[in-house]
Amino acid sequence: MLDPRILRENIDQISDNLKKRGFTLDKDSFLLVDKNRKDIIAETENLKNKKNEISKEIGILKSKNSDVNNLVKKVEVINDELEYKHTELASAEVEFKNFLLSIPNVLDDLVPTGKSESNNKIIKYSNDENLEKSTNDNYRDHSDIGKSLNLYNQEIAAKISSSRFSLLFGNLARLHRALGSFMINEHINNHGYTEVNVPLIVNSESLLGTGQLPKFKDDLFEIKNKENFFLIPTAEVPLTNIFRDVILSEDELPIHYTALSYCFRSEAGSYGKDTKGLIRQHQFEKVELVNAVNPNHSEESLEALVGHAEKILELLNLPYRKVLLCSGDTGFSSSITYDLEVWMPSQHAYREISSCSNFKDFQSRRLNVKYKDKASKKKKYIHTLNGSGLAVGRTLAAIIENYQNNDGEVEIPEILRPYMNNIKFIKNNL
RNA sequence: GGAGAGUUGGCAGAGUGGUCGAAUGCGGCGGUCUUGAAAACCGUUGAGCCGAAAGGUUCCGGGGGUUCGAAUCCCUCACUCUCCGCCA
Repeated sequence: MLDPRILRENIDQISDNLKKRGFTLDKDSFLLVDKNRKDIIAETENLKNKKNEISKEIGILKSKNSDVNNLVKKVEVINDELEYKHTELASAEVEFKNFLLSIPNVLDDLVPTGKSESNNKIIKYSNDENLEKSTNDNYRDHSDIGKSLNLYNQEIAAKISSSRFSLLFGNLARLHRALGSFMINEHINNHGYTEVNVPLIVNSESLLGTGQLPKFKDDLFEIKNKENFFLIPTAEVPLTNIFRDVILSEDELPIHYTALSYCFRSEAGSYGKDTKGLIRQHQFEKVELVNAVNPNHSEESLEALVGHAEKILELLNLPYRKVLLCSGDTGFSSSITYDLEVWMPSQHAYREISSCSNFKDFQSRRLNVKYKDKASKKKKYIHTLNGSGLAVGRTLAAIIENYQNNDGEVEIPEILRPYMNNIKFIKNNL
């Protein structure tokens, strides 16, 4: 949510900025809604003021046993007016709030202008810049490998639940679990994060705070027999909402939380996309990193955060590239986003495996999270950032593909072997 | 699921229809004293919204109601605690 005051005063500038996303801000409507709300507030408050004064007088007169009938009648008239104003105000407030909630975040100056993925700016390649030019087409798809190892099955998962679910068996299941543990251990041991175990079901207030609601309800799983229950699409939601309605002291910042959790996404609108394998599932595991920081430090925090995610890819020795998303590709709540994309040899393409964003004060305003600034002694909104560190299922897929050998076996990255009884290869049925 | 008790400012805790946004204590901040600190003493100390400001308005778990007037009475929901039942 943008600051209505800032929006009011810089409406042209902000409107131009949002245009880069392809978002058209209806300036006149906003100014109208804004003014309407203010006018009604002023009128209502005047009436209340009158009412309060007369009521007070009634109290004083009554204690002196004087006649108060006249005054009581006056208040009754005011009350009638107020009742009308009250409903008028309520709808004006809703209109105002909904308008604000529907506006995406203002983009950082660094964000390149562009419509789609193809305009994203590649910042760096991890090692080999020429992977895309290579002509080795002998790499098999991770689901094929998994199937032929008899350790991956999509059909049975579809029988049990539906499409977009998977079953992992044996050492593949174990490798998946190892990955989650390895990642979160790295963050808590070496990157200064506190591990948090979070609820997987959240209420709509939390989703509103992080920006999934009201606009993206279709992407969520809602629980039917219980009002106001949703499965989390990412641990960002519970992790960030820890701070909702909290005033932190400046000394507490920055706070670094991480969680390994399941994520649930309806994937509405992606029919036919990535139907094979582990890339796009209704249920997947992800290690999430959330930072709550002093606004003065949010830029370097984003760099650090991306570094934390990158470190995982480096330790796993997976080829990747770092990409700065262009204006059209940057998410609703984000001001600036870097994606990490891992090399998937069977697809001959880089695929998103982590997305790291700086939301600045967009979320904290929705969530009402402030810190007490020592210098000014004022309460200010904090900045929030988050990133995946990393998506576990996709990482598993990347490992299977990048570590496959000619015998159809999968080598286990060295750093994961301690989690796997120090075996070196995943073999058929094992 | 049943029965009971509760939810007041950063915390503790008073307040049961009228100058109550709310006593008091602790904590925080500022000061006096001190070489410095502690103690003591004095002062100060919630937030949102509207407003250039003066000021106004709202908030005592959420929502609704009674009343000229509600922290205080009524209804309802949520949460917490105790006891019973069920349960990984």
